[in-house]
Amino acid sequence: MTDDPSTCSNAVLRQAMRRIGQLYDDALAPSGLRATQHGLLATVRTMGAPTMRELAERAVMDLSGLSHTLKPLTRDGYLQLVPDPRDRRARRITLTVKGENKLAETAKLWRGAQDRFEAVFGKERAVALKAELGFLISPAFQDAFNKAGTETATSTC
Amino acid sequence: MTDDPSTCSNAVLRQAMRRIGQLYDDALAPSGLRATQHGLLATVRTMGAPTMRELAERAVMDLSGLSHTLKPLTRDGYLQLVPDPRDRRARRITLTVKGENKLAETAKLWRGAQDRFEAVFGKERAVALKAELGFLISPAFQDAFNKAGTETATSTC
DNA sequence: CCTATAAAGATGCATATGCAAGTTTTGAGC
DNA sequence: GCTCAAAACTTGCATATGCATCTTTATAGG
Repeated sequence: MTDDPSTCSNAVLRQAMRRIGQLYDDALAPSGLRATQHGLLATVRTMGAPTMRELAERAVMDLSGLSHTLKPLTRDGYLQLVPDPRDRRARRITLTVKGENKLAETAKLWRGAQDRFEAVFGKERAVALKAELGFLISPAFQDAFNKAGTETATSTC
Repeated sequence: MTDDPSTCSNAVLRQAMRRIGQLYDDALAPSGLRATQHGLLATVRTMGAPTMRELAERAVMDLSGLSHTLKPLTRDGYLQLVPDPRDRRARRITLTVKGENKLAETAKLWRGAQDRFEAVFGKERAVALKAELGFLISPAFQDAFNKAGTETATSTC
């Protein structure tokens, strides 16, 4: 069947995300944080003190989605939102001391999961897979996908 | 940095899922259904009249997660849950006539997105990517990952 | 036939996300 | 300086998911 759901790129991607997400979540469980939360803390540290928009863009997330997702992390004192003096519309996200300590803890657990992933899947293979996914994430792919839609809709050539 | 969040397999997978999910959701928007919902309807049709557990396994989902996710679809009359006479604990999921009609509608929209995906990413490349993701989804990978964890925890050899 | 355990779901609670709207602050143009 | 469109967030609403726990059935042993 040409409409076999098992061939849907989106569905397969979601399934893989659910499975791998669970494996990483299990590994991070002792810390009380989810893999997504550890990822956000780590990204904030890497970026310094990004604004909501900057972090959302880097994490390929919707701005409002990020806003919701950060709630538990600010509530628990790992992150702090500080209005930018130069542009009071923007909020700079910073790691608190508590957040840095928690990140140090989750980073070790994450390392364990990441190492296991690479050991089982293969280091090179993992690099190659991430490269492919990286392309899917790129604005170039998104643009090409949307352009293809326009063309298909306006001509059958 | 060895802990660069941009190298996290789980994070990259999630980002790709968010991006591709949005592209497919946009394509299906005219139908009022999400890509995940179309996927479930299509899988139910493919499987016939699966039980919750069977569908959850096929979709790589948690049973309770599936239970929640089906709510909107049963509420809107696309799916029906019928207790299995032979095992009254189980519930067989079936497409209603309304569900079949809606699936016919979403299938066309999905086809358009799927075609665009393959046109931009490449047919062969898409097949290869799905094969890699298929391995991540397999019980074999999950077992190997968990076993690697046990070994690491019990010996440093 | 009775009982303990397992199997299949359902439900409460919490995080993960996205869209549509509403609020506040900037900045451009008059 | 005033006015309006745009930018950066926040919030309400809805779906997507998973874990723990509880209820209802089946079933294996006695």
